[in-house]
Amino acid sequence: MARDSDDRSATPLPGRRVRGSATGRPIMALLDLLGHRWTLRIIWELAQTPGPTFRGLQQRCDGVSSSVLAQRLAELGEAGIVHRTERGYALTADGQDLATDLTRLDHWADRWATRMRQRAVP
Amino acid sequence: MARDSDDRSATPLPGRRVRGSATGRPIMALLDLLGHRWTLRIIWELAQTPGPTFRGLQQRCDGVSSSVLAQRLAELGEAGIVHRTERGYALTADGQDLATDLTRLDHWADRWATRMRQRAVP
DNA sequence: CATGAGTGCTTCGAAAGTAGAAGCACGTAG
DNA sequence: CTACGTGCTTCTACTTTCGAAGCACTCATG
Repeated sequence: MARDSDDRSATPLPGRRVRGSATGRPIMALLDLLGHRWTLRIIWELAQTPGPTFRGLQQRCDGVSSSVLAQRLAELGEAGIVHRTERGYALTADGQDLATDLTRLDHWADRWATRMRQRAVP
Repeated sequence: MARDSDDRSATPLPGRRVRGSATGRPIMALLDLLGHRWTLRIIWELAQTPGPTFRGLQQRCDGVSSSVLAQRLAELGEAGIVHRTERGYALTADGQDLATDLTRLDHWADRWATRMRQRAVP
């Protein structure tokens, strides 16, 4: 669908528009890219289990619709975060670095769950 | 809109459904929450500049629509990540920890931009 | 060759989410 | 009272996502 020359309906990338960002800083492109639904989850699952098939990855992501999954994989591929290997889909070296940063969110989420449990249903 | 008893249209929280997650692990709730549009950006901006007004934050986020901003702030408030102070909106202690993890994404994004520049327009 | 099973991925109508302008209720200042 | 700024809400139009179905392909088996 979207081609390289189309800035309005393409993958958020460092150079590009980023949903109206004035600055155009790389982090804005990244936050926009990661803000698409299922994107974070896909990276997460690929970090946990590399090399799944399309349908296998789809199952891991709680049955995300194939249309969205294909779209996300295209975005992440264009961004150099994911690529297809002979075995299946996998994170690139860059993607693995990114996933490492996301791992920290896992620790935070665990503490988060503990604190939410304390506040809720007393 | 959504009330505490409604599990289907509410903020992704550690205990809750998480868009169909089977496991219900905290990280899944977090990845779902952060996958809502503008959520990552809002946390980022609050980390950079604490205490903005509603409209000030709206401007910082490239004019995100007020309806979505209010919705996100409610979600983040419910999740204990953001709260209102006398000065304005700010991250909670938990939210600041989360933002610290996000800071690492900034570094990654910078390297990302460099590598994308090398690959593109050869 | 045919059949079946697996693959990646596309298409399409419906549902959900988001955009963006307008406006309300409140407070404070002039 | 008027004028401004505040935090939102409401409404409609547009975009994204869902979810089922199906296509084109490969490979193994009969």
